[in-house]
Amino acid sequence: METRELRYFVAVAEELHFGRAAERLGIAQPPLSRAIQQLERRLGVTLLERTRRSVTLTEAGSVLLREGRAALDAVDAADRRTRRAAPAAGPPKLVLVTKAGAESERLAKLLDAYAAEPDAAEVDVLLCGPGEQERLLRDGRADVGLLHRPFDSTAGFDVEELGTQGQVVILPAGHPLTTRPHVTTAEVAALPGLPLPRWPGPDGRYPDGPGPKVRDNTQLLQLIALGRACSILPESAGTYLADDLAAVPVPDAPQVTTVIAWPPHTHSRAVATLVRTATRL
Amino acid sequence: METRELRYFVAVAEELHFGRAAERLGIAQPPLSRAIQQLERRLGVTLLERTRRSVTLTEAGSVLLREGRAALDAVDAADRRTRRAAPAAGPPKLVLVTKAGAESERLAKLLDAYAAEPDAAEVDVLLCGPGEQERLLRDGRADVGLLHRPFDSTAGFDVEELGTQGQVVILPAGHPLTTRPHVTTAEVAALPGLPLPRWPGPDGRYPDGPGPKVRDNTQLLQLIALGRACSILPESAGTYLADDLAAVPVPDAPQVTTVIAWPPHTHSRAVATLVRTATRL
DNA sequence: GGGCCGTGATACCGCACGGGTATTTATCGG
DNA sequence: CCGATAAATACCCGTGCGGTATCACGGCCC
Repeated sequence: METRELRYFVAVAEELHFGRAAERLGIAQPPLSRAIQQLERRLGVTLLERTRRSVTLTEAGSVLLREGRAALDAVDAADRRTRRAAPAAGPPKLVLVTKAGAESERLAKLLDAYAAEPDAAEVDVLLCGPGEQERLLRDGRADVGLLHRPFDSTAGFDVEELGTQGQVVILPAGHPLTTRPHVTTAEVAALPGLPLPRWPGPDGRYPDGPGPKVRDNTQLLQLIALGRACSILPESAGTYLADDLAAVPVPDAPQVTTVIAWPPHTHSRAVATLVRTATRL
Repeated sequence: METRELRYFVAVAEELHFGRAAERLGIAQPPLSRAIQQLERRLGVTLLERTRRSVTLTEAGSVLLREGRAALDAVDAADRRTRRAAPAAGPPKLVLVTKAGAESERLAKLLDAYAAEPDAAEVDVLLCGPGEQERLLRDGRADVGLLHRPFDSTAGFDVEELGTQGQVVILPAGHPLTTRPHVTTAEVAALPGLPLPRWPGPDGRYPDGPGPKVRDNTQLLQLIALGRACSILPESAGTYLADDLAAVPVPDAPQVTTVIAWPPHTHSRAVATLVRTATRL
């Protein structure tokens, strides 16, 4: 199976539409149809059920979509890591990825402590939305990440735990609940006029529901300040709040574990040092 | 990057010889030379240092060898898992891999218990040499495996611990040490005429050293019975020994942890049930 | 030191296959 | 029943992969 075929199939499986998939791939529709047919013939498996009006994935198709994405990520990782290992790419750098707006104090301390190490490499920090970090680690755009269980999946990575924390609800300043010492998740879910916001899924689409759509932490905090939403976040997100926001502990929300994660089989002195530094903080 | 290019590069990197690599790939040498040149040009990276007499890997080449193998395994896994998910492949089967000669009682109990589950799938058991299991799990030939830490690497897999055990030294029956209640690793290493055997590495080659070469457990036990070697193995390997062998505990050898491991992101009811069954034994 | 072997690179050729355009076919909606 | 939509089919062209023949160069042996 060639990566070209995999890319084609993944595009069709995601769009469920040959025309749009072809456009996305920058080729015409007929060659795409042929390529998929050929892939199905070579595998001996029907991947797509086409009625004249719609395209759906078969069971085997779903498997190939999931496995194919993983395989393409691995190929991309091989490409990127090889380029970066070239002498012309300069001294080795380290790309650390974390969720925008989270872990700022821990991150600052970590970067300082790491920079003090004798053989420290330069560290690029990549901030991204929720759910994107795993992808970046898998396809080689990042070397190491700070993740938060149970929100982020650490499946397939090597991991060290760095600490746990409770969660708080972020509310507009002056909201009645802000006088309380703590609240429950049930109370938060039932707050009139302050729905929990919706985050985009891995496919970039938003789930259905009442809450406003948000893409990053800034948007979220702004919406809360405006009294249009509230949100349950790890304590560390509630330490430095603007005056128009307030945090109240939610003891019955699940504990959040911060972990440092990196792809397995990483043979990088820099990653090892960074992880060691992080666990010693 | 196409998988064809990756396969070609991995072959050359492993053989460090264009002619042999071409033969292994079933193509002529000139197209292979060209393909590698083209790959280097497209990546903008020198992967191989060729003097007229020898081929060696550059730093970037080693990275691509490691990452490329992983990527090819992922592609192979996608292929195999897709074929097996096809309706024509019959009802879903489960392939369980473990080291030949190890864990026989635990394995028997597990298979019995699993077969009693209401939605049990048929289980194929694959026995293989040390160090091969990880490969089989990564490239999709197996769904789940029984591994032994610290011997087997569990990097990149999801894992549940099943138990720990000490280790014993297997000796020819009648050997003086067999009268002792326990021995030390140092004593075992120094046994005159009974060297520890050599196992093949991942590349199929044997490390240098005095011990005899062995490929599997049967060979090993036969060599020990013949008085040509001895070996330190987990207790469970010493429970059912032939009359011509004896086991003595080695308390200072590291504890062995048996784990059940499976590829991350597995969405298989059968694997989940098997893992649950295993943890409950 | 000269010839030879081993080995990777180059030159050149043919064909398979990937991609494009034009057209057909089938199905759903009105 | 017709038109719109979307996938499949027909056909053509060019790229690029693979093969054979050959070259260039380094080491080795006598």
